[in-house]
Order: sequence, then C-alpha cells, then structure tokens
Amino acid sequence: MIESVRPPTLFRLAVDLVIFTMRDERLQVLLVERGKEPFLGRAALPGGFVRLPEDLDATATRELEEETGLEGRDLHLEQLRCYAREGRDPRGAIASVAYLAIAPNLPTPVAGTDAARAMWVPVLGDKVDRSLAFDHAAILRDGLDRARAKLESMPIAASFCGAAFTISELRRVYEAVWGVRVDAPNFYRKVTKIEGFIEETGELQSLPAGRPAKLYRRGPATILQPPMLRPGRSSGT
Amino acid sequence: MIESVRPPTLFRLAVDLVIFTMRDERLQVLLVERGKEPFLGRAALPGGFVRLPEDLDATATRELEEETGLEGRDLHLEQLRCYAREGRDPRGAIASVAYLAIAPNLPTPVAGTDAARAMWVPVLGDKVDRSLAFDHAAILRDGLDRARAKLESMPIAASFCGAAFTISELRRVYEAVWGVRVDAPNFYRKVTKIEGFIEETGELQSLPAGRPAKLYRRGPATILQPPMLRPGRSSGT
DNA sequence: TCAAAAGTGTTCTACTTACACCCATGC
DNA sequence: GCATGGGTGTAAGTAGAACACTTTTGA
Repeated sequence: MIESVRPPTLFRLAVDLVIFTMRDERLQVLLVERGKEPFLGRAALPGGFVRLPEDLDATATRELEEETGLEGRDLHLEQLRCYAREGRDPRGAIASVAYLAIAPNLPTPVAGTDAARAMWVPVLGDKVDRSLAFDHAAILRDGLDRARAKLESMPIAASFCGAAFTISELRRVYEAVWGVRVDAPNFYRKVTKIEGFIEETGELQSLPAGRPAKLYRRGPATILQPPMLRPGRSSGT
Repeated sequence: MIESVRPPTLFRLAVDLVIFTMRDERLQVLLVERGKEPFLGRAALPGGFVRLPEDLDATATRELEEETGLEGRDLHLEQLRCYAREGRDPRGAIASVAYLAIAPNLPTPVAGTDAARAMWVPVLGDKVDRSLAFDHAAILRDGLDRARAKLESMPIAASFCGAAFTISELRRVYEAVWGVRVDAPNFYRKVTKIEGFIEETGELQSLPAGRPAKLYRRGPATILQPPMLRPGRSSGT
C-alpha cells in the first residue's frame, strides 16, 4: 500500500435499508420522511449510523427491527453495496452501506419508532425515484435489480408472504417484482417440482370464489435448483 | 434515524482488490507481501485508503493501474461489498470495500510499484486461503463466487484474454474459473451464436500442431443473451 | 347452474448434451 | 502419412411456453 502524504479520509458509516414488501398485490418500499436537515421533509430510505462494536449486519438487523417491528433474524437481509461518492451527503464524509430486506405484508406502516413518519410506497410505475433524498434513488434502483435477480435462484419470494401462503400468492410476488405476467399452470408445476422450496401445510384456504387452494410454508432449500427464470431477458436486467 | 448518545464511529475506508488473471491455463490472483505491521511478511490483497474527493471506483481504478501497469478503464472492475466487522484490522476502525478486477495475462508480476512484492498465486486447489492477512481469505472467496456467477451472464471471460483470442482460449477461461470440463464443439457453437459476445478479427493463429484457429475480439454486448450456464449447479453456488 | 380460482394434460418448440466425424496445418 | 487441435453434423433427452381442459368451492 502506498502511503500518501495526505491522511485517509475519516468517514462516518451509515447503513441504509431498502425494505420491500407486498401490499395490494404491488411491490412497495418503506420510506421515512426526514425530520431534520438536510433534505428535511423529503422521503428517504430508513437507516442509521454504525457504532462499533456493532458491525454492519447487526446495525442493519437492528434498524430493520425498529422500522418493521418484526424479528430481524426471521427476515431476509443482505448487503447491496457501499456508496461513498464525494458530496453524496452535505454533512460531509458519510459513506453508506445499503442493505436489501424483504418483509411479509405488515398490517400498518410502523410509525412512532423513529423521529419521522414511515410509509409504504409502491415501487413500479410510480415516479418514486426523483423525490428521494441523498442518492437514495440510485440505491433503491440497485435494490430492485438485486431483488429481481435473486428471485430466480433464491427462495426469497416466500419471504414476501406470511408463514403460510398459496401458490397463487407466491406467483403474484414474482409478477409484481418482475413486472411480468406469469402463466399460472406452468408456475404451479415448476414451483412444486423444485425440491425444498415449499412444503404443504396440509391446510386449505377458501376464498370468496373458486376452488380452495392448498397452503404451503417455506421449505429448507437455500438455493433454487432448477432456477426460476424470468421470461424475456432480451430487453434488460 | 435514531440519534444515540454515542457518536458514530469514525472509519478509515480501504479499497482492497481481488485481481484475477489467467496464467498457465489456471486462474490466479494478485497478492502482495505486506511490508509492515500488522501481518508483516504475510500475503494480502493489494489495496489502499480512500481519500476524498477521490471516490471508491476511482480509488480502485488507481490501485489497479498501480498494481498491474495497465489502463484501469480497459479492465473489468466492479465492487463486491463492504467489510467492517469489529477487529478485522488491528489498527482500529478500518472498513474495507472490496473490488473484483479481471486482467489479461501479464508478462511478469508487477513489482516495485509498491512497498512490497507482488505475485500471482493460483486460486483453485491450492490452500491460499488460510495464509492471507486480515479477512482477505473471505474477500477472495466472495470474489471467486462473483466471478464464477458473472461468467454466465456477462462477457467478462474475454477480459481474461488479450485483445485477440481464440475460442479455445475463451473456453479454457470458463474451465479454469468454473473448475469444470466444457465440451469444445458445443462451446464453440454456443459462443458464436450469442450476439455481440465476440467478433472475428479475420486473422488466424497457428500453433505447433493442429488446424489454425480463427482469432476473435470482444464484441459490443454488455449482457450475454442467452446466458452461458455452467453444467452441474446441483452441488455448488 | 354459473363464476372463479385451483390444478392437470398435452403439444410444440428450443435448447442442451453427447459424440461421431470432417478439416487444416506441422512434422 | 499421421498426430493435433479447429470446427460441423446429428440425434436423444430435457425444459419452457401456450393453452385446452377438469376439479372444487361459494353464491
């Protein structure tokens, strides 16, 4: 390592969370309204600073619990990447380590646990992007890309659902996150064939109309083999 | 964001590079021998500290150029993730942002550009892992996983080769990184069918034995459609 | 009996795989 | 010629897409 004359920059490290869930059959992200400068009143990703000895994962888990009120260890949580561009935070040298989290549908936005208001905001179609504080629009975009890719090879789709769910619910997760229509019969076969992805609970769920559906829970698999591939990858990742 | 009584930890941010290349038909990684404490004399990933206004990517690019002597903008370079576990560096609060870089075969290890000796070390089979300084063994493992996965969907295999290469050379990249045997005839067809992956230069390369092979250069594609899938994913990542 | 959603069968196509085989060069 | 590696042909097996169809419930 070359030792420059200038000393290394001292950074504060923030952990920012892209928390996705499914509400009204749409992919939604948890945003907070900033309660102080900079960007006062603007929407932002929830987050907080790292204080050793708490490491990045622990900080992210704690923030996730504070924001959702759920047990962080039950939820999917993974690091996205680090953002440290000069000027990304007007307060100075603050690097952000972004995390992707996935939560099942929560009854109400969890407010009052933080200084500012928390809210679920639909992701696709709407122009959430431009209004976010800091570089959080780019982080949200990266989180969405990661979530879309991970649906293919990891059983995280079930993390969007509750403890028990139907195959149709699972299919609507794929449809909402990928933004495509998925053929129900083929999806049914594919998903039941992947070993360890989902297990029957033995119970049924009756809806106002139609044949009752079997209920499933998450299986033990940590990787989907064979993977669930999205249809037309011709035009973008 | 909750404001704790304790102030946020102040970190120095290091950028550490996992630089892969192909030498002797094997995947090799660039390591440096540390010239001072901590871990004096031990092998480590090359790296350096971030000094604003230079951002992470720029720091990584500069380090890559210093270590390889090549133009950084011509090489593949992407961020892996951030490591900030308490105690990972005895000197104190130092977070590391790891990058994956891919370089074509360099004639000699580039030494003398840094305080310590640089060397190429084979990755697969050998027990490089245990001997590395800091948490660099884990970082190297993550870099390898990322490289293996990216070979499937991105045209980075060509980054291991020089400006012009034969399809067999390209195939040996896949074989070395994935650690599997790839059927030559099928590989040939597949790789020539993917639009924009490789282009003929019009030249031929004669070897001591056998029919001369057509030479190719990288094409304009940024994503491989359809992807190159590794064979038996049943027992791997 | 009808609507609606779950679940099954079937066909067509596209791709992977395995491997036989031909081509072009140096010796 | 013949060994060597480049490149082509081809047939079997597998997986995805499309969609017709049957099943099971509530109203």
